[in-house]
Amino acid sequence: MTDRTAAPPGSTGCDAAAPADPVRSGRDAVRTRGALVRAARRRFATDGYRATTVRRIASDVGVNVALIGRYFGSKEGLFEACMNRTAEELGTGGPARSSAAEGIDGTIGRLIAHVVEAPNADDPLQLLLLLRSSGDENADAIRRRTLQTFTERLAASAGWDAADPATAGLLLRAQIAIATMLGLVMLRTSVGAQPAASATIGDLEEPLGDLLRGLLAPDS
Amino acid sequence: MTDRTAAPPGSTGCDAAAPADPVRSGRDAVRTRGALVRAARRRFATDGYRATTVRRIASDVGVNVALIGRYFGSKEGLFEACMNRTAEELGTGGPARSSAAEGIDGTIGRLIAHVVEAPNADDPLQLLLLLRSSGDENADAIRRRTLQTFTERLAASAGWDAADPATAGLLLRAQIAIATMLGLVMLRTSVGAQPAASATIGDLEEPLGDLLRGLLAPDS
DNA sequence: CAGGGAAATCATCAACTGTTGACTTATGGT
DNA sequence: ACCATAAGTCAACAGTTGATGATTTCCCTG
Repeated sequence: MTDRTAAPPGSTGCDAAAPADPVRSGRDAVRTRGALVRAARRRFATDGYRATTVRRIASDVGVNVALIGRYFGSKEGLFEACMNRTAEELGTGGPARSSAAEGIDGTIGRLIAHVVEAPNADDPLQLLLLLRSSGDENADAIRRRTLQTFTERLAASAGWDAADPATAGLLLRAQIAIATMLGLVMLRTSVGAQPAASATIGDLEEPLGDLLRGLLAPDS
Repeated sequence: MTDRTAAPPGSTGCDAAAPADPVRSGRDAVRTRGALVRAARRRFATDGYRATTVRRIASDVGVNVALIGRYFGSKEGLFEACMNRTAEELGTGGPARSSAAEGIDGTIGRLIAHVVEAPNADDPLQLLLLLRSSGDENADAIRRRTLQTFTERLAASAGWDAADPATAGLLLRAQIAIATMLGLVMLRTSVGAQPAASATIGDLEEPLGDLLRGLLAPDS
């Protein structure tokens, strides 16, 4: 990461608001940034980090390549913005949101829903984003960090407490759960393996629910 | 696949025979080819196709880059050789071995062992190779077929019978089990996510065993 | 102990990638 | 109407990648 990133307002972390600001028509930096992140995330997820060129992303959006450098500093910065957005939409973004509050059953249900929507929706492709190794050292570090946050969040919703050694095993169990989700999404979307690829929520609900409950709520 | 491949004796499918030919010491083309395929497969599996450079592969083996062009025609040719070898080893290694004969518990134990060995051994990495989409149509077909065979074999060892509709659900369950394995191997090797990456067999045996038994042997 | 031929290397090319600084154009306040 | 500023484009550079022809090194046969 170079230090000359000329990202104008608030680099990669902005996103959130887009407040009462009357969006400027036509030339709208906020909208362009959003479009870039969306296109990039799709490309990164389907083609992988290294195979995706910034020129292609810019072309998808219909703007010049240089804008990526201007807004995100670098390809890596764009990738980080993608990860942030993914983490946020996946529910790990908000610190208090979900987690222990809604109970383990709600969390499990939400996980299954993500997997089921995998082949169609845009959302679950983001999960693939977490798995594909990029060959880029820094990008991998970003990925690892996001995945780590996701794991701890899930473990916490199952009762994990960093200060309590008795619950330490839950961290690994949460990771196994995530591995299952990621592997299944991959099998459904990337490989297209039957019967998983065409399984409905009705087919997946029982085995996946049992699996996740056994993993995260062994007492129930 | 260019037609100018100057591969000397028997292009990608050679291996098999290596007849009465006394392998020449030191400068051994067969051994070099094998080493290249092995190193390439490892790189392709962990880093992905695009992120892997032929220079890096050659460097891993300790030979010059040009040899890849000489032996495999191109990077794509080398990848195809990797897929062929993987399909071959996975195909010949599996049929008699395990299956219904040794019982579901033995199969589960072997699966777990595979995951544990993942970061070091060569074997489980081949499975990762099956997940990477390369854009190559032929490779995708091989990938899908191998994965399909794998699923049916696992399901069969759990009591699945293609003719018995009552056991149809086992196919999906076997696929979920494979998804877990693949995801976990990926998390351990490619992502290096903690604590999974450094988990020992002692750490993984219990949660993974419970998970797989619940998935494949619901009655036990 | 030559000499042929394969094995492996070297140097290089052309294409492509990420990045950057200079330039152009629209926008909105005054 | 005007102009400072932001949004966006253009062209070019430096590094990397896959590929290739010429060259050297080594083994084996005669």
